[in-house]
Amino acid sequence: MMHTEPGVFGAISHPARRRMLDLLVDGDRPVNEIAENFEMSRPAVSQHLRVLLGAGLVTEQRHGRERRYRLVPEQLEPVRDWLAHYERFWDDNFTRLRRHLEKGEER
Amino acid sequence: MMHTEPGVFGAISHPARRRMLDLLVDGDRPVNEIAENFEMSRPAVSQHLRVLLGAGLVTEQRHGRERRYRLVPEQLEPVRDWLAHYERFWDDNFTRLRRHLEKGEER
DNA sequence: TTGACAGGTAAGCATCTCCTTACGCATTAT
DNA sequence: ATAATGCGTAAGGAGATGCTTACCTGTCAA
Repeated sequence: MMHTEPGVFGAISHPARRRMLDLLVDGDRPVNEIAENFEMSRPAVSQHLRVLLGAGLVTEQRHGRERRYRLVPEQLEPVRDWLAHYERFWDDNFTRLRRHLEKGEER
Repeated sequence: MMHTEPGVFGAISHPARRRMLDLLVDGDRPVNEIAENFEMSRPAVSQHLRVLLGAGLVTEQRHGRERRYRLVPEQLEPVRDWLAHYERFWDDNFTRLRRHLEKGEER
């Protein structure tokens, strides 16, 4: 009877759901277009989308008989915040930035 | 029979496991010291630690009859890399700076 | 109106997850 | 040697997950 909202970490724990979010980075998409990218049945895709909806990671807009799903990237912030706790183990952002830009200049 | 390696995303999907990693940020710890911080039984803690081990997020060192667990923060990189995909949506200072500098480089 | 299309919901199932208690095996202390 | 400590493994159960097929509703097209 836990009925706990799985939350963002649970939502992104499934590779299919991460790929769905990745697809939506490039723009809103109707379910069928999302489903084309997966082997599983369309209802299974719908169910994954419901999990993403529940975590607030996507919203849906109805357009006629389509439902377009839209990414809500701000909802990934808990992940980002948690990860930030570990950033000091990498190098910090500005070190990475400098390296990135230097690599760019080498070309 | 799937026996699929759950991977890092699965490992961090449980709040208790995230808290265990958080504890290990401050240094290696034996199991009992970790377990003090949780309501669940010690075997349950052991099982969570095994998941973290399986994901490569911790290692264990035997010291006498203790086993100290050590964080392996580099293993969080898949999460970081995946998240980086979404960085352009946050538009914090760092992102704006990077974009500014990259634009400057185009010349 | 009839049908095709988009897509959600229901039910059922196999499997995984997470917890518990019971127990085993080293290692250290007495 | 015996007991206590540290911690893992085994077994089992409740519930969650992830999939499937079957079905339903709402919209557009002929």
